[in-house]
Amino acid sequence: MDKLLASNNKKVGYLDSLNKEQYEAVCTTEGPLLVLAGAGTGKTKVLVSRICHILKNNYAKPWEILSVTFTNKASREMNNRVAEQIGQAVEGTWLGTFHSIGVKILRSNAELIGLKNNFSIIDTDDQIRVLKQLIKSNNIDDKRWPARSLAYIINKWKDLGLLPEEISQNNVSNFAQGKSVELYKEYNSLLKVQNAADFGDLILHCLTLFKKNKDVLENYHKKFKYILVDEYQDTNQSQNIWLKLLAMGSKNICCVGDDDQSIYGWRGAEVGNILSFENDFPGAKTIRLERNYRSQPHILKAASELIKNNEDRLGKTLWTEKEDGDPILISSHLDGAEEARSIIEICEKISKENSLNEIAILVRAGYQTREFEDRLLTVNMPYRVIGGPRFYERREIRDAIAYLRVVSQPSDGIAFERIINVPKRGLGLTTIKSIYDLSKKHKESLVSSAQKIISTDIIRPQAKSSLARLLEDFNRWISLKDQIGVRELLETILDESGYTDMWQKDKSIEAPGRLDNLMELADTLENFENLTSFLDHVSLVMENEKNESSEMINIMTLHAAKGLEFDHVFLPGWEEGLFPHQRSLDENGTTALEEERRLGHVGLTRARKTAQITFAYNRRSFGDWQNTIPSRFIDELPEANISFTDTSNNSDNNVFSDIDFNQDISNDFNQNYITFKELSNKQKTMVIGSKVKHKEYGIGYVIKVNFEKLDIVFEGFGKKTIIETYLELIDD
DNA sequence: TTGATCGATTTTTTT
DNA sequence: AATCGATCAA
Repeated sequence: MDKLLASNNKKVGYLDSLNKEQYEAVCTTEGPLLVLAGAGTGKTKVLVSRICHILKNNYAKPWEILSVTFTNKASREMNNRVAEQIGQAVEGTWLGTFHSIGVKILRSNAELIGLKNNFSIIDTDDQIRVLKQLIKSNNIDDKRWPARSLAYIINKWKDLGLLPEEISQNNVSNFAQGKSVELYKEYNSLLKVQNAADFGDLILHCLTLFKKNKDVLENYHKKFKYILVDEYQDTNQSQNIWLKLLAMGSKNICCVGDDDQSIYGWRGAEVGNILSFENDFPGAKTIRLERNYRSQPHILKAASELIKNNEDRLGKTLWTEKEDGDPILISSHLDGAEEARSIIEICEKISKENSLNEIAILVRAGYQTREFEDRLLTVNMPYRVIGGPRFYERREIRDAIAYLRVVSQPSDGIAFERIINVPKRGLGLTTIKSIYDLSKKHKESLVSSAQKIISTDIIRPQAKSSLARLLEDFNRWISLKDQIGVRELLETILDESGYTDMWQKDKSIEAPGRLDNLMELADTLENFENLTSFLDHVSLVMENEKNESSEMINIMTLHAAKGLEFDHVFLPGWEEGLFPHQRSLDENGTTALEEERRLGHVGLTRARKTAQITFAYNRRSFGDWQNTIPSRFIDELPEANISFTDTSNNSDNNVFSDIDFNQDISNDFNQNYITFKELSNKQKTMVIGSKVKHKEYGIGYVIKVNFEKLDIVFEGFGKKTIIETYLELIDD
């Protein structure tokens, strides 16, 4: 009885807890709708409630709703929250990222765009490897015209939804004397031969499919009665066309986004999409969500004032009814280590009365996390780095996956090439080149060419027999594929190929860890029914779920923080050059500056209760010290909402109200500081190989020196990282 | 073909 | 500072 009441309450509850604008956004189910939702205004709540509303009223079945998000994280959360609100898991909804939905569509229509339905998905790394080959085989100087640049150009075209033949004269870049379009064409046909698609293709192929096969598109029109799009400001042109084509049927498309949180311009996202929604979808209605339920007024005010400096925006006025709270604390520091030390000290204080999970350190660039990790390790506080080095990007994991890819899809030459000589089989560059040339000549896959080359005299007899053996192995594994489980398949391959052996014989420090990772990969495999679903997961999700339940401080980039919120947020590194980032300014000028500012806005609006901004006067980059000045964004924050503390020169708690941050406060001092650092670095007495003594661990030897932190191997205790002052040097 | 060594290059953000 | 790649000797 109680249960029934509870579920009844829930049924009504999903509409009751909405404010007026949210309610309107949920109930306007028919026709195109743009919801401009500022940070913390209940964007996800609206999307989730909207799905519930459609389902509860039986406007559509779960499989007639298409919900697209930008990240896997977002789609997972949406899925969970819908289930929570409905009271049970909802089966059959088309809920996922643009890319995963694209794959789903392509797998069932692969032949129509010239692929087989088990096509491989290649990532940026593979892509660059393919392009490198291409550049070389076209006799282009790859020093002058690096594969990375070509990848960038091609990806840009794909993001724009342009096929090689659709590129207009003024769009042609001068890459390799205008050969870029030709290379683009060649690259595409190479992928086709290998039965592979890159990220851009996952959307672009859909466009081709829809345009050339009206019946297919019509089927999707009949199917999808409602389309919902999250983070609409992040869509690129290709995705926007994709949406337009799909929405032509029902016209019931609801896009939720915030132009002030558009931070993926560098990846092709077009704020323009959100600005021109009403043109793209005639008869569209726009609803603004401006009431913020997250941050306290000082934070909200500061974030709003900051973003007002942008010209290219629709404009919203966020407001809140929350109590005042604390102003944003801004403090200066001598260098990055000092900054980290100081922030972690505050974290320790906060953690006495708060959950560590409610603390986040948001950095501009990935490499900044290091100083915080170092500090957290020394004070022994648990932390997690969100979006850090990825499990599936580790070398051993990629190798293992490459084996699986070839077994799953033998045309996948990109994967085959990766492991043809791993472990070492005496198949070096010459052999690979010969196979590659042959495959190019006959327009066939590398594996087919490899098979053929065995019966020729192109390569050395040794290489021939070695290659023959590898191909036999693959044939055997392929025939095993449908007979045994995926886990066993992987174990067999790793065993018989000698891959596991290779790492077991390897004496480097990382080797045992790599073996552990391979075991973990095998465990993961058990969760998948077949190889294809696992490989899709690897390429599209790229992360391995971990036990994230325990108490830890969160460290991540500002980009990774979008969509999240925390009670206490730290924003380190607000310095010119780092934030706004120099490279971004160099490449895209004012447009980029505005995007950097939006990043700042995203960062600040993650905070519920407190936000602290810090900067350092000295930062190390590319190995040497850089003298820095505070970020211009600090200057743009309203004085009434901030409080400045200068902790850079021992005069604690100096509070200034009107500092001109653009003036370099202590140039001479910093210059001296740098000299001092360099000297103390050179005068270091403990070097690699030094014998040292620690009062707890006894005698050990230095294996790594990182300023005052030394890695020591102790007898009986193994490797430890110790600060220099706790060690005593012993000369022998 | 392999392993070692030297030099170049990097560090923005991610599906 | 640390990784990656090109080059060269064995």
